[in-house]
Amino acid sequence: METKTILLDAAETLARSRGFDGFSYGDLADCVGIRKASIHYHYPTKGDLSVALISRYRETVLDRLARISECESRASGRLLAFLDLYRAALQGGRSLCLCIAFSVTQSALPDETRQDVKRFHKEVAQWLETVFRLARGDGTIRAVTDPGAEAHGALALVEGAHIVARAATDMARFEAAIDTLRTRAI
Amino acid sequence: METKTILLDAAETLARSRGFDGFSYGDLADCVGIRKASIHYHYPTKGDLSVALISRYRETVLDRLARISECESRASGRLLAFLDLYRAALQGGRSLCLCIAFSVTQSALPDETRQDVKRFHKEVAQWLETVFRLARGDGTIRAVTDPGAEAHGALALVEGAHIVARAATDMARFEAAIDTLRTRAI
DNA sequence: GTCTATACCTAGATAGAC
DNA sequence: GTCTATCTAGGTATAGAC
Repeated sequence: METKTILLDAAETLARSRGFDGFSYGDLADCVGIRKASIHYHYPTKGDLSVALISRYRETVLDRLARISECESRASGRLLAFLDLYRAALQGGRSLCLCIAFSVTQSALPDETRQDVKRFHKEVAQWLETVFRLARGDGTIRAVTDPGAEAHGALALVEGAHIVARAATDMARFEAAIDTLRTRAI
Repeated sequence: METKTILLDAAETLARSRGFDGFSYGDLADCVGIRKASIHYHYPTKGDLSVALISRYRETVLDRLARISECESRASGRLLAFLDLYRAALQGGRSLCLCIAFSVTQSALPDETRQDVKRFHKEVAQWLETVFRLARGDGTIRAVTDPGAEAHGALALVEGAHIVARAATDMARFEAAIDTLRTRAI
């Protein structure tokens, strides 16, 4: 595997478990077994690293959402798969959505990174809106009135569920938080 | 006003806008107009500062929730006041709930701080549960079935709404995220 | 209780050999 | 592409004068 990819993998794990300010090139170097100077060859500044991180993360997640749409024809199936995705991302409370790490740090990040976090939220919300719109047609999610509002609510819900479950290091908190949404799926 | 209080105020603002790793004693010193060495007199380590921050934050918020319960007899009024509290805390997207900052950082924090974040979430969820339980009696919030699940969901929702609104620096995102919950209040 | 001075460390980043 | 060596800046924290 390419060093750039290995670096991104390790950096993503570190950023999602400790925050973007919570690890250094030194930590990253220890993780992948090279010297920190070598990392600068691939990602000259930590800002560059943040751009690469969010860019890949965004593509990966949007890809998975697209695949969910292909595999699941019903709105309920799509919603449950979406919840599975965020559940898996939590890794038992050890890891957060990368966007949360970047939303907190924010100030020192390149504008491109901040823009990509925004785009990510916007695109995920749009995907969710299509799910809730579909639900109004196929009736597999209970009590949907405004698909746009539902979408923004569902996105905030899973991000917040990450926060709460992470603070408690307890997946049960995640389950409790999403319960009212999950049980609306038929 | 006491220096300790001035320091806590400034530290809270910094932590909630940049994350707990996003500011130093030097930044804090600049904010309050004393030297960073003087801060160590009041809070010897940054860990001590984190303990003082979360302790005061927890008390303040729980106090406000208690006052809401006194002033608002109806479940809907309490829920809307709760949403007002989190809306105000966002400060137009500039500031997050302190717990989010601590949930991300986590690893380097004293155990007492981590425990207090947990306690905070637990107590807020308990307060919300009483609200939803009341709602089943007075009928001022639509479609409440499981008060416990509603409580955990509402807490995660407002925390996540903070994240999304902060990333976009746009209060409209907060409103969009809480819309389906807010409109259930009668 | 606040200051200056400083110790000690780690951060991000660069230069140049290999 | 990775290394050693080094720079500069900044971090947390302490000692001791005022």
